[in-house]
Amino acid sequence: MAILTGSCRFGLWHVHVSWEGNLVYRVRFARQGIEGPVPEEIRRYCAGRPARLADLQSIATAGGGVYPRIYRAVREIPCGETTTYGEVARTVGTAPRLVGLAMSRNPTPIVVPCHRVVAKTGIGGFSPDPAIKEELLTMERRGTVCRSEMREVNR
DNA sequence: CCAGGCTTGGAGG
DNA sequence: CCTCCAAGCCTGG
Repeated sequence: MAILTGSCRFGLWHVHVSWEGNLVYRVRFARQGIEGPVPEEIRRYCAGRPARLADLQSIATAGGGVYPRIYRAVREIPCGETTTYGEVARTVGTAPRLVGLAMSRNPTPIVVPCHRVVAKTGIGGFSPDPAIKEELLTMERRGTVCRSEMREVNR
């Protein structure tokens, strides 16, 4: 079984994904698209449709090092909400700048939702373009993608 | 060893 | 309010 590579659209950007089954190796934003498949949940997410990103795994969360622990903490942030670098640092027991560094090196954005980590006094950084971060947050706040966070609407 | 990064809180103007 | 600055902490070179 080989690692698959493909891209899908998110606004003006193309989201490139390397993956196999439910394990995601790499996600990056680029100007150009490429041929190939993208995991169902990421396609749905990028299209603004209900998606369960929790069904996917990232290579970044494996292990007991500080980075994996930071990435796991970031995955806990609910869709549509945000936290600060400082808060993540406190829960993991490290320093805010290290959280920033970990976010800048996040190999799998979206799966590890680093866009939900903002600075205390602003949006914080995001590469290749902070505008993507804003768009992701705006989309999530619209509520259409956050299926896993929806409350039951019974009776 | 040493600098750096998607920060932060405090000092000073 | 705004600018400046050092603490703090892993990782990669």
